[in-house]
Amino acid sequence: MDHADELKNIGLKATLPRLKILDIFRASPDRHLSAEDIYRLVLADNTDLGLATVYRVLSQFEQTGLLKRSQFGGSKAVYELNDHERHHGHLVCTRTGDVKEFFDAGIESRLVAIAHDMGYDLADYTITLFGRARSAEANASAGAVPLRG
Amino acid sequence: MDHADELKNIGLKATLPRLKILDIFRASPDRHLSAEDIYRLVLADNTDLGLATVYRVLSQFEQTGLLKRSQFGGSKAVYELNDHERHHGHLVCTRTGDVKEFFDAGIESRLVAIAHDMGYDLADYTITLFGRARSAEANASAGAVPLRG
DNA sequence: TTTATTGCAAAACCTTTGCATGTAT
DNA sequence: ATACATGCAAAGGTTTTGCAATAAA
Repeated sequence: MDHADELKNIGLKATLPRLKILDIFRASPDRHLSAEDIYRLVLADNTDLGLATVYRVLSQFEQTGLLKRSQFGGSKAVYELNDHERHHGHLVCTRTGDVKEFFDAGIESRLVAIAHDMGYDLADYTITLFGRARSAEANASAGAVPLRG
Repeated sequence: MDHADELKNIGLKATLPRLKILDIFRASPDRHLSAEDIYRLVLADNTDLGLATVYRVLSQFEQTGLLKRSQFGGSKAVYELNDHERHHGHLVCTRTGDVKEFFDAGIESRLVAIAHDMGYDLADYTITLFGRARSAEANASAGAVPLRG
């Protein structure tokens, strides 16, 4: 199944802007992109499109579960591909703004329990960590799974 | 020490807008208030002030550690008194928008460890849970501490 | 051909800022 | 008296929307 069929399967016409934006996400080394990021990347790729279209496509992709939207402290939202892997937290570098991802099963089950104990059914959650990178980029894991480098 | 002295101690003149906004936070049943919320509450209290002043005061109060700022998915920021209690997570009701707070020591230490393992020193973090309230507002705790109601 | 999608420009929304006026110390 | 704070209105940044033109099905 190619990208065009993928879009049709979620009920969207396979238009150039949509295909291009999907490509951008699949090709980008940075998983977390803002509307402005995408707008610039598409233009740089010699494809002309309007910023309004970017916003509309991102919104549609989010509603169909293709993308996930987050906001990391700043004013602009960022989107990432929803690969249907485990729900993960984000670690944002306070110096560079770099975003890394992690998953911890213990935390997730604890959050479910906490919500339950407070009378709620957990529907979704976000965890955002802010930290300064230490000089040596130690990466020995003590159980948490850094999903990506 | 009264509110006026409290403001002077953090290096701010004890002006009417600042005293009023501090009062609003101390008196509000809802701990989490947006700039617009405060603007309306102050006006309703027969005190005239500009919205720009509300934003400026909130910003100053945040910088001096009197308030903490959060953003729960939506577009507008909310502020809460920083009582210097434990750093807490938020549970947002997806129906009503109500916000409850909780603290869990295990999660906090786990997050410190995760950041450390990924090469970072944890500086700050946010946890936001979204959930639907169950009919019976069960509140039996299994270890987590709902800080308030 | 029919319906969805795009682009542009305008508007909406939240927040910040310039500047003249007013106020706490 | 002096430095800081305020109000207003204007501008800023991000996101949404109306509408005529366009492209996918």
